[in-house]
Amino acid sequence: MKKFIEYILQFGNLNQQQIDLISKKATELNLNKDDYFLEAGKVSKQFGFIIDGITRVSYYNNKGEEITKYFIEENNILVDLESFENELPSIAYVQAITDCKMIVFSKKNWQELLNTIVGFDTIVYKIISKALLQKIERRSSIVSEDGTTRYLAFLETYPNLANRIPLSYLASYLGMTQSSLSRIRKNIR
Amino acid sequence: MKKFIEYILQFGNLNQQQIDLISKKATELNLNKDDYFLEAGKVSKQFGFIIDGITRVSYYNNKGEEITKYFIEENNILVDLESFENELPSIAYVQAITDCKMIVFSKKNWQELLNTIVGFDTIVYKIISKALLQKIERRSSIVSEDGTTRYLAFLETYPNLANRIPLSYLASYLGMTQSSLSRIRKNIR
DNA sequence: ATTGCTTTTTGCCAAATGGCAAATAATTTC
DNA sequence: GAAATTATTTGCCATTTGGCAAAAAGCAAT
Repeated sequence: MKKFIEYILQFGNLNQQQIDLISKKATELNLNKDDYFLEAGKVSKQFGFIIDGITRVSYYNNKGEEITKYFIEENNILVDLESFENELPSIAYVQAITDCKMIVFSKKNWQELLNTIVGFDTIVYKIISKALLQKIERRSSIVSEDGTTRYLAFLETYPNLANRIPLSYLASYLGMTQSSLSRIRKNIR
Repeated sequence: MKKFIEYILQFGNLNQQQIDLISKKATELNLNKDDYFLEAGKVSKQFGFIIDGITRVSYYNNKGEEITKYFIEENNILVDLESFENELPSIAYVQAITDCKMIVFSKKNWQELLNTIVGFDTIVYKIISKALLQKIERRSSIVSEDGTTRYLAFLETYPNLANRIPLSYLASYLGMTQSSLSRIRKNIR
């Protein structure tokens, strides 16, 4: 919980009473490796924050291949905004790819916090827009490079992720096949 | 201006007085083809909305190639959030690729609207998060496909854009060379 | 240690894309 | 409308990546 409070306080100030309220509304959630936080077709019911672990967001393209769109690791919020805010079915899967320790808020509790704490909406806005901008940034530079460059860029963006995730997830994230990524790795050594 | 008001009203309600205030704070801006709305290194001073025309956001990768990250067309907001909100130098160029008719707000006027109109912040939050989510969506599905599929997907996403933009911009957006895109086009015919 | 299961690497060849330069087409300027 | 400029297409060949299947390596359970 402390980690989440520290995270929030980067984006604005809160007094102790407000912090206590947030803590009270939060729930701890532990996911085992391969558990789903959210599945396509279901409505996202929780606003999450990853204390520890790595998740991925994936979908199936029209060839039926499972594509990893994002990796989201500890110290980041985890929520399907469209689904959570508008109560629409999610398009994507969100899955733990390591054991994960999380903090989650039900929609009801989250709303209560937004209604009760003055200025919380602004903090949340900043958190969300930063998270979205980060997603955009991580993706946008990747398309125009060749496989090797994309892989090297990935290593820089996520310095300690490459060893913790299966090759197949990483390959689809980088837009290449598993064998190509394997060869690229080999050439780099 | 009417177009912008209509756009805003999709995201929340405003009374006539509030609408008038917004109109009063807005400025019309016309860009000629190839004019820059924002240049890398400079701070974004304006919150924009495109009434008519197409712009692109670009940067130079480390090989010195100019890469188009996004196309942003009429009926969308146009702002470098990081730069506008935090007064940091922009990383990217924003350029009109057709003549553009825009509505813009200075940072000062924009702040005044946020401070004066109750609920405007919520509307703006919705507008911005929708725009960011759209950017993410447009990009994320593109990486894992081959050139032809990427081009066809582009045609669907931007049905009437392909003929209005130079091949070189589109090629770099799609992550391929100009000649490859030219060949792909030929094969599709 | 052995077995069974999953993940990663590798070989082989085909297909897609890149790099470069020349040819063609389209657009602008005078 | 001719010339100059810019954008697009094409040819040729090298390089990268994909598809498929088999081999090797890693891991877990017994």
